[in-house]
Amino acid sequence: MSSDAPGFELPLRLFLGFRVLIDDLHAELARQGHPDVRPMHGFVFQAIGAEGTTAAELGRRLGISKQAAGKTVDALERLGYLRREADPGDARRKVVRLTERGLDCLARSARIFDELRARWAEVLGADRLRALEADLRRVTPAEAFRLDIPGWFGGP
Amino acid sequence: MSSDAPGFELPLRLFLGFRVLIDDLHAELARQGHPDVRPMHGFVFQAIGAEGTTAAELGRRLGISKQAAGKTVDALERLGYLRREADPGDARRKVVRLTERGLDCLARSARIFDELRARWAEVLGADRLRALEADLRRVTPAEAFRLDIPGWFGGP
DNA sequence: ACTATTTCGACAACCACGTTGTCGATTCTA
DNA sequence: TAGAATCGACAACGTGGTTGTCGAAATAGT
Repeated sequence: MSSDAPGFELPLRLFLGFRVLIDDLHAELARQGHPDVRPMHGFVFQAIGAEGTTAAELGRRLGISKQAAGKTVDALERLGYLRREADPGDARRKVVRLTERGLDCLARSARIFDELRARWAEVLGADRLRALEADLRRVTPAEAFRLDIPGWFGGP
Repeated sequence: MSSDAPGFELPLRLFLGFRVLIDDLHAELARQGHPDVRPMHGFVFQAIGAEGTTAAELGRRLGISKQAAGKTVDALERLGYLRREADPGDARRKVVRLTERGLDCLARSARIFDELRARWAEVLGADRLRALEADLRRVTPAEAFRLDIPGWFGGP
């Protein structure tokens, strides 16, 4: 059908939707006492989880090198969201854990994402939104989120 | 409803959808003789268009500084996709134009995007895909695509 | 048990991308 | 005509990611 949207609109809208949600999340996060958290940090918190991990494992989960993961941990540690602790059972490992502040940010993010989703549900209708999510699940891989955006987008 | 997806899944799926489409596009583009084009370059070509523009105007269209736009133009010029021409009517301006190769890449991108959309239509059904696009249009702003992804995502 | 391989974390060098600041040259405007 | 705004280029800087190397510590194998 010639009335169909041009193919390039689809990726544009998908990214715009992603960006709007993330921007809204961080605007609200800033209002709630976390003004210095960046979009990528949320994914890092999610990958660390409540139990904590090591830098090397974090790199694997996020699809980046352990060195890059280490740098990110450095930054978040300086901001007070993460803490490195020595592993009693393995002298090589240093377990990265979320601090009180990190856990607070993670919990607030989850709540705000739910609120943003509810707002979309108001606009689109709950059934349409569920259908949208279901459709997206069918065309996207099960892979984890990869954090190599900068290199992926512009990289060599 | 407690059976609803958690709010954080929506942005993840949106980005994953974007990434899958862009990755597939560039895999096919590489097969068709454009292996060195990066995801961001496609948006640059689109912003330049067939008539050409200046670096400053390009920066405005992409939401980045004119200096950043100038750097990108440098890179694409080295790759043979762009050409700088002096403007006869304004000695300050240098018009950036797509070369033969740039136009070829732009045309192939459009065709590949249409094919990828058709593939999604096979999976989801043409009506569901149109509904998905329509829903996305209702929740995304009319703004143009902004190319400041690296800075936006990891930024200062 | 002792050696060989693997893994972890850190350091360094490097590249890509974006930013602000500055500059001379040119064009527009008051 | 004089002053303000624009264009393009250069420099300095910060961030993010990558590869390569290294010593220390754990694990596997003979």
